[in-house]
Amino acid sequence: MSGAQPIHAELIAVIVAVSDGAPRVLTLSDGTALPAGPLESGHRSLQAGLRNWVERQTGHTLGHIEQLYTFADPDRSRAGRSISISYLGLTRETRTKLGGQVSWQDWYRYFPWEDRRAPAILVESTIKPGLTRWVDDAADRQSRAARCFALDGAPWNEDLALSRYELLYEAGLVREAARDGRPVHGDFAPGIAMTADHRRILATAISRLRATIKYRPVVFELLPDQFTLLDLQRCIEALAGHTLHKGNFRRLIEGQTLLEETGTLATGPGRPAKLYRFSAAIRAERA
Amino acid sequence: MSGAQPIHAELIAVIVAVSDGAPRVLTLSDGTALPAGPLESGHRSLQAGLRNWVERQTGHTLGHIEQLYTFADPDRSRAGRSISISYLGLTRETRTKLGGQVSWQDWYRYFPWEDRRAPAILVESTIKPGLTRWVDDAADRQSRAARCFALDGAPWNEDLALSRYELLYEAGLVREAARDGRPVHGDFAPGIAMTADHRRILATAISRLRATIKYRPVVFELLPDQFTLLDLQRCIEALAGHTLHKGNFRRLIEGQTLLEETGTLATGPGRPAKLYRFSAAIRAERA
DNA sequence: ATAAATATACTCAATTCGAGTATAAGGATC
DNA sequence: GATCCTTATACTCGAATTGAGTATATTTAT
Repeated sequence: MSGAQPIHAELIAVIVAVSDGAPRVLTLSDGTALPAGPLESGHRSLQAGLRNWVERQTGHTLGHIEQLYTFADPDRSRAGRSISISYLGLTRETRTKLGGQVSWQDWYRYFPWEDRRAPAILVESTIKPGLTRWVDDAADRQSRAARCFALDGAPWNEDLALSRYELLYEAGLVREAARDGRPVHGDFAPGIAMTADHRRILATAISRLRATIKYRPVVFELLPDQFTLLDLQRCIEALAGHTLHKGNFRRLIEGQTLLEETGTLATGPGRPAKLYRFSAAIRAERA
Repeated sequence: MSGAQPIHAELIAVIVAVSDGAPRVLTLSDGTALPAGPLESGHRSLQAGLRNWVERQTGHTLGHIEQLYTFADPDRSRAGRSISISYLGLTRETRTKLGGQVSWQDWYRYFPWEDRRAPAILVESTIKPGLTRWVDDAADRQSRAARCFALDGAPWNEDLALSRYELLYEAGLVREAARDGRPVHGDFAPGIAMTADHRRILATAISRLRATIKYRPVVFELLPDQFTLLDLQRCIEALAGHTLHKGNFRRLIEGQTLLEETGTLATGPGRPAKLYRFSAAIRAERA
């Protein structure tokens, strides 16, 4: 066994905003890569290094960020091994310094099957046939496929975004599987591929975010200072990928101390809605 | 700004078992350190490296492990920077190759305030006074302290184990804070210190595990092949740090497809209980 | 035989949840 | 100005879940 090994650390960022009812992710290279760069000796911490790279590459300044996952590539190249550390950041979309190959992309372009706000026909029509062929190859695959994609009457669980991507990868139904030399079982599922494992990291972010919004008020970072209850609902629906019952959503929110009224009203079509902001206690907790 | 930096990766393991109604963690150095070692070029992956170190240092072979958190030390020493990647593993306690300084330790020795299965007097008597002094120094500390330690009638949330440790560290109420040169605000809270930030990593593991058992059947790895419903309940209570209502617990478990009866009965004082095992579907999912 | 300990089975009210209906208040159209 | 469309806000109601309690059964120990 050889001794301790000098390695190289790569920082990768999933920066999410919600606008026009779509969750968007900040990308490079025309939507095929996430902001990323190596940890440098000038970086005071992993977080600081990540902020620095995102700012250098996209001009975007980050607020609160959260660690996602760390993985190492297999030690194949003698050039030295690399470790990737990924982070999730929530923000509001800005137009600053975009252009070039920097852009905000609707995350459902990469994972069309994850959006079930409209009736979901995609799984039945496109994914199920490929999975069925793959399932036939081994016994224990059946229940996994059913659980991930709600195949045999099982309920859809939005938190399983990562498991679904991993399953499609294993089943050879996404382009990255073919690129990595794995066997293919049919037509690829719709959805755009990304470089390296960036699409897998994005799936990790979606899973994490969907699990988090259920018990922590993180949407706070995604909304403007003032917003209506429907704005808040649409924002959560965009992330979760399914619609909510309006009355029940209001009851849930109003039963908490999350929001306070601003006293002003929003304009637009229909009856004007009260504007809210997040309560002082919630805002303090993030800082 | 200097370029990419060669670094050194350290793998740290929190290995948990439950025996005699206590959650135990596998330690080195008479309970003051967790198993750990550098990633080496012979290691095929981070997981493989971790398994290798735990086996070398403690003789223990691991089952399923899960990543906890990655952090970098500030880049102070010119000797090179180090990144620590921590993992959580669940297992059953074995006596193999213990001795030396390897031992299983009740995790509540490090976090006495986390055990609320018996009436919790510790917070009121010991922690609250120190926190009160610390809170007086700044305004926003009040609500944080109250939320973490259920001070002003707020409910106790067992998932906040990490937040509680971090708060005590900030407030200078654990020994590690004094060791690191931070200001102290009163007597230290009870609980044993560990080397470096190992106690913080252990707190991370507790938080993660407590959050996970609520929606995933992970206890599976902690119990023997056959067990009674009370065994299962006691195991979960040990991890969660509070007791459960027996009837409601039974109802919850029996309403799922988690377990199947073995047909045999346990012996002991009192009426013999049915023995159960985890259902085949659950076991398959872990493999 | 009796006590102590544990297992198992119900009961019951409070709360939460999912889904629906009804009414209010604005702008746009004719 | 009447009508329609759109959105906001407020209730209602039954089903399901939850928290807490009581009652009975079956064993070992004394």
